[in-house]
Amino acid sequence: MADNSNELMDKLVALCKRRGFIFQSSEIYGGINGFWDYGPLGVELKRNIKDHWWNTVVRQRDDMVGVDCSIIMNPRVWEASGHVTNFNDPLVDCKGCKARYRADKVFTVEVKDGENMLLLAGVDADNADQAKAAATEKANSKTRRRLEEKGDSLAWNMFRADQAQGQTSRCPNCGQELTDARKFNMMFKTFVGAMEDSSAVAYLRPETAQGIFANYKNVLDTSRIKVPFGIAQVGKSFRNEINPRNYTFRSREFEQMEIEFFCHPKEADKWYEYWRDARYKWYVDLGLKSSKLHLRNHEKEELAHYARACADVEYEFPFGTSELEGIANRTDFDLTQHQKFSGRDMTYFDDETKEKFIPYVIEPSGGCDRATLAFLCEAYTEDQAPDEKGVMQTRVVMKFHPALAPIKVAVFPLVKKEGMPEIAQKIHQACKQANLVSFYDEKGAVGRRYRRQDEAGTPFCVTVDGQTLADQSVTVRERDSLKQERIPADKVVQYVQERIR
RNA sequence: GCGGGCGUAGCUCAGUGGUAGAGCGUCACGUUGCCAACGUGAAUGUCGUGAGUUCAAGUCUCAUCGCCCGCUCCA
Repeated sequence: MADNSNELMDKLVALCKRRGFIFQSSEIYGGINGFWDYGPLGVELKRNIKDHWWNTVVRQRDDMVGVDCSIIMNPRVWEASGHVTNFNDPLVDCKGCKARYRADKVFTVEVKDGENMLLLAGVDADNADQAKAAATEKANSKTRRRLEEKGDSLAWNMFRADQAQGQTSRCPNCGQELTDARKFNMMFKTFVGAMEDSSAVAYLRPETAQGIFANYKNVLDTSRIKVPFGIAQVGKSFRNEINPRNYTFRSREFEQMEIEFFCHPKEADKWYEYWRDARYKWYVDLGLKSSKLHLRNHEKEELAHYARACADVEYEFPFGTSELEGIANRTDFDLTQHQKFSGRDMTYFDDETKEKFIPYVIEPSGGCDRATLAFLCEAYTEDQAPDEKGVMQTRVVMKFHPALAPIKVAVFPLVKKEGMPEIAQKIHQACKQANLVSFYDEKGAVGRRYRRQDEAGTPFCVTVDGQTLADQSVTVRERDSLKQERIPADKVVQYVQERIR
């Protein structure tokens, strides 16, 4: 990674702290790894992102409804979803080179010719056949020739690191010994009820999706909605990530924006493509316009066993390209699992076609904190602007889409006298009454006040000046172009409202 | 969990075993006439924490906590 990328991230992190976007959680106690707080500007930014998402995918549509489910659910939910079994991946470490592997992806291959150890190697592989091929590939040419000549008459012993049963696993990288497989629990565990009783074990949800699946029948029975339709949810989820990293990108407590869209199996491909493209466009429309945004279709080998298709919306962060949102065709896997585990009927009956089926599910699942971070990275800009003497100075400006900007408008008296503060206050209060986040500032030189708003990403600054006293007009200064225009003071609210959509 | 780096003011960082510093920011007062103006003044520090060595530790040693980077997992 280039140094200037790290530099950009450092500058952004410093700005987020300095201006009150993001603080480290429990900072006064030294912080806690993987948890973050949003400050006064950050909470507005994140809320705007969530609101815009909710408006787009729920309120502006006829085929979508929302839910807000509890974070702690019946633990059986996580058995049905596969989280209890699948996400307790055992891991192994190399005692020599310190590499870490998923134990079910590492095979140790021993080949004996009588008493002679012909080959002893660790390999990355999904199954025994792959392991055999990989080990053969790895052997030197002389050994390989013997393997080919003698073939199955040799004694092959292959075992997965999580099924070693006392045998010593070998590192695929350096060949040295691996530790025994150790379990890592991805879910946060807790106890329901005041007594810490093992029968009361519960988990903080690792995704919001299961609350939607668990309520699929409730929503169908109460909202008069028909397939195809979707349920949306925004909420916190929790994962014991092995290693939180990259600022807020990989956190242990994070917020998701998830949709489960239920449709006829025959229409699943169509809806998958629809949502994939719609979700990508949402990010573009909100300002991730640059070449840093990508839509990447997963290769077949990448797909989870239940997914028929999957695509990621990815963003080129300074620390690397990473996923903001995944859109997957999850087939009828989840509803079928819940039907099996709960014993409840999850089929849908179509009155028109008289057909009964378990709907397929298209899941656009976005990381809200990740989106927030991407919008922050995209917004951070340094440009050149003239100072009072006309000398060009570096200006730091957060070029948020106006709809996302934490502060929509700042109102200043040019100077703190001649009745200008009073007029400016009136305009400020009018903006607040219209639910526009407005900031009033009368201190210091107006140039400094403009620049301060640039760092907060405020799209418009309104200034009351001498002319206002004569004709009730004010100047509006636009953040990115620095251009000013005069408008009537009583049109400020309307002016801003029209430009922040 | 392992390896490497780091921890001094709100931010960015100097600091040679001997009085705790700078720039920026913040606040107050004055000034102000549209892009980080100027003047005067002020506040802000358990030097991450705890031990140890020393006459004396921000500085040396050990431990510990936290952060950053790499490996593994993931939205």
